[in-house]
Amino acid sequence: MEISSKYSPSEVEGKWYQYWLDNKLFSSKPDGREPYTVVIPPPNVTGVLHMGHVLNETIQDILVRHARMEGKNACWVPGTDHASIATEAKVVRRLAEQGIKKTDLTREEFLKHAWAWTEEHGGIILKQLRKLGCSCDWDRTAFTMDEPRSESVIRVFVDLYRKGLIYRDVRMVNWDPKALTAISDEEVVYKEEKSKLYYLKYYVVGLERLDNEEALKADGNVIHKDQKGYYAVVATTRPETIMGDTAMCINPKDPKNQWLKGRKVIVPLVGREIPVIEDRYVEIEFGTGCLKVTPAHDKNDNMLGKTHHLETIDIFNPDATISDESPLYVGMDRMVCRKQIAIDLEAAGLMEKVEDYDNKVGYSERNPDTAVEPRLCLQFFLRMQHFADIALPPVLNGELRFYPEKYVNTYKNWLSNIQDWCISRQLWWGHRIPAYYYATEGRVQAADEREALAKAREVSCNRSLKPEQLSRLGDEWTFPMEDFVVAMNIDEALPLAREKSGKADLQLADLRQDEDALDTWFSSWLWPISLFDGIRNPGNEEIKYYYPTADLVTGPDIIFFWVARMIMAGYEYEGKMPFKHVYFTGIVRDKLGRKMSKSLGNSPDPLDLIDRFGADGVRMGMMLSAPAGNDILFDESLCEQGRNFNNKIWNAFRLVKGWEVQPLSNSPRGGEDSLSSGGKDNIGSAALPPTGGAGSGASLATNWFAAKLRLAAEELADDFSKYRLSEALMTVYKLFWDEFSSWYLEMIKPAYVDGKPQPIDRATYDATLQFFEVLLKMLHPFMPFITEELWQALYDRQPGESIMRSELHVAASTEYDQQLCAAVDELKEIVTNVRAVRSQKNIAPKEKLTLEVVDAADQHPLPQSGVDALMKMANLSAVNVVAEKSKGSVSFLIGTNEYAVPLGDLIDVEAERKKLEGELQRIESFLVSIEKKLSNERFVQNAPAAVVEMERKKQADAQQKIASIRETLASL
RNA sequence: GGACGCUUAGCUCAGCUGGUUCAGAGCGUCUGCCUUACAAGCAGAGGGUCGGCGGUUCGAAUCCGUCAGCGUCCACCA
Repeated sequence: MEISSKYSPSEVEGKWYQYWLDNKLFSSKPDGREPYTVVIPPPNVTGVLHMGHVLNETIQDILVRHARMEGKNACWVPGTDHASIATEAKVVRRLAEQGIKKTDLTREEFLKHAWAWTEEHGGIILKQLRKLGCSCDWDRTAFTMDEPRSESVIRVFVDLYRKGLIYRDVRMVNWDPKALTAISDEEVVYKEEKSKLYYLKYYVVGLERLDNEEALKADGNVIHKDQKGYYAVVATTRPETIMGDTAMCINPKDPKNQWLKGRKVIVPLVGREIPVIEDRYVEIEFGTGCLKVTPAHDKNDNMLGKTHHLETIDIFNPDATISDESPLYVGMDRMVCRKQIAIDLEAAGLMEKVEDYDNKVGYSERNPDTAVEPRLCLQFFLRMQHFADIALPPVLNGELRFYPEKYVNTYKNWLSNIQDWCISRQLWWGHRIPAYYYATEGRVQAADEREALAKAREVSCNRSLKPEQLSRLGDEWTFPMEDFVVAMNIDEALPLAREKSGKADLQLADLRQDEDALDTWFSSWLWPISLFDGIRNPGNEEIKYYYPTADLVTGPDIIFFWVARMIMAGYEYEGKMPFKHVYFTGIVRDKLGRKMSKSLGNSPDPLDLIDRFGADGVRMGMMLSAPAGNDILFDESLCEQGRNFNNKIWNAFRLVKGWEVQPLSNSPRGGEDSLSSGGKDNIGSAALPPTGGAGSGASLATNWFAAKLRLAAEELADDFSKYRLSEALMTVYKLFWDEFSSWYLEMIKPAYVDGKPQPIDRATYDATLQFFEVLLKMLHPFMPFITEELWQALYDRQPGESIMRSELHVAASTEYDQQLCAAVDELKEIVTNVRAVRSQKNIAPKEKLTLEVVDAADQHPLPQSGVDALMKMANLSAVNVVAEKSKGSVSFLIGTNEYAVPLGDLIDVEAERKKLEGELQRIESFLVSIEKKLSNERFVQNAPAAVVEMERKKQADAQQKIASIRETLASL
């Protein structure tokens, strides 16, 4: 049967993936084996596969397949994330296309649309993962909003609320005016922006004349005055917020502004009088040292407002248009307003000047065009200090390891300065907050209405409480407000509400559930636990077996969002880390180092790449340049390299399987001895022939390659233990391509006699098949499809058998393996040198040469098996041991051993002399440096004996080489 | 403003506790080859004062200091 010389992935990959599925080879159940668990970082349910996923999922699959072949019970749990904001935004957009506004829908109607969208697009990405070869246990596929996960989230919310770790408060939050929801600090992305700094005039109230003006100026005051009077200058980037100004602030130590102390100023255009307050927060050097204070619209202003008891005027609606709390511009968008107010201020002569200014503006991560608006509102928060306290030590003390380790710093830094987490979102798509509200009456003590109103507003968390809603009973004031209880569901909430309110007649109809949903990450942080139902059924068999998981593979961009919080939840709910190791991947960039993005169009479609190069090729292309934690510059040519490697493996297989095998075995010993006889390819270390022993080239080759495999297996294990997967791949790549294909197979390849290939001896053939099998197993985690295809074809297999369930055991290497490899390395060098001679002298590969081993008397003669291999690889007709090399030969040194290839007339004496003289010079100067070192007494005294010894050996070797070259030169 | 990281061949990167194999790998480049597994291949070759400067040491790509360039994260300068 003719096998194509090109490997065709498309014919192979689908077939084997289906086979793996049909035979349930990915599935895992708790048993007596050691578990190896990985939970997938759940992609957005409606997302599609991009290059970042390819990197991430390939790494996970490599780890999982590797663990599985180590005999562990590997379990990789797949799933998707509901991605609250992102998905809701997509649904809102689609509804808008159909002419439907979200505000026209009820919650239930909207959720219907959202679920329809989820079902339509959901799971596409999981299908795409199959194309990549991911060996997830699909029966376990989960969704952050499925029943078990949802219930877990609610349960945790209730639990944390009862523990006092969740609270509700009016706080300054980051508001996304497009999504109309609060977002967490972590969801704000700051961008450098060119903007303007506006200098506005705030006229001083009732100041017609400053008596001691000259004296004040002499003290350093900077006093502004025009025909309308004295004024302060305030620099701001946001003039549209002046309608919310309730104070102007100076630094008490600022000499420029002493004259303003204790005065009042007038907000331009608005005409409102506001006090000048003093606070050290204000930077003296910035702008004029005068800061306008808008407590409703800036975090720091809010802080100032609190310490100085300022009024708070919220001039924005949720969509960031001007609210009717403002006397001006009502209904205008904030950005339009900024432009307009600048014009109006200018026209009114209230603008001192405008400067260009670079500043940082926070944008919503999910709506990158929308600047975040700081906004005061009522939200739920999680107290983070408690969680930081339990999550920091295990990472600092190395119980839980990060790869690369540098992220420990980042982690520590964040946890050490942790802020409470705003967990509520004004969204419908997500887990609805299980807080149930009922009407009740609030009570405060106050001397007057003003005080009562302020206190009542605070107690009720209702800033729009009106004075007429207060009723007075002496010093006590009552007012209507809502209180709430937190419970798993409304039925459980009712008795709690009755108790808390003291109203025994409260009915279900009197309770109203919170409209808000929880931050998506409030469900993701439970992922490693909730996947095994550890929240609802603590201590169940699965959670006991699979938790903690082994490795988490994710990007460093979500170290705070997700990784840190999973560690917190892990310790809170399981008392244990959620994973033992975190492998942080880099960001996939294009080959110019730019982030891949839709707008740049530099992000290839992974499925298209798979079509062109095969999944194995793409996986390899990705891994070839993906050291942990470094950004990877992705280049399609790497996939090409991957595809080429597939082809190489394919052709090596064609070669081996095409051999005719000698029926009876008159063959080399050793080959068989070097492998265990069982089906398992235990590469044993027993019975290698002594160097110099008899045997054919084949027996040396098989012994050598068996040794090579043992050494490579150790290197591989080391790479894996350090998560150096690209190096692991490179190790196998070179092992297969260079050692196996270019050397081993060439050594054992049967010769042609009379145009016909000779059969290969059985022992060598068997050994070769076993080597091939080991190689396939080593390659399998990286390239699952081709390795399955060839593994199945290598021997007869039982139905349902698979390489992915086979185990890879290679014996430890021995001292002797090292020696053998070193001996073969010398052999290889001889071959390379002879080939180089051919290349330089233009001698055809077909033309036979002879090799002389010079002065072999006191050196180890090559073993016969080595000579056989040598003759074949270098195409020699003879290898002669000589005391003196022939005239007219090209010689070369390997170590201190000299070899020569007689060329007769072909030799170019002049060229040869030149080459040797260069060589001589190089070695002589090397010798000088060694001798200098050795004549340094301090070196000889201080350096370890072994190092000194080595230098002496170098010296001796160099001297010997020099002598040998001189001799050759003389003979020319 | 703070913290961390990086700078080694044309490109992308290894180089662990300073000293054997310390100046490496893959790709690319150059030169031969359509040699009966593979031209998606084979064989051979060239290429770097390890970012600059200073220090520690018998000895530095490796440790320390410093400067320069690049990158990432964090932070409330309006």
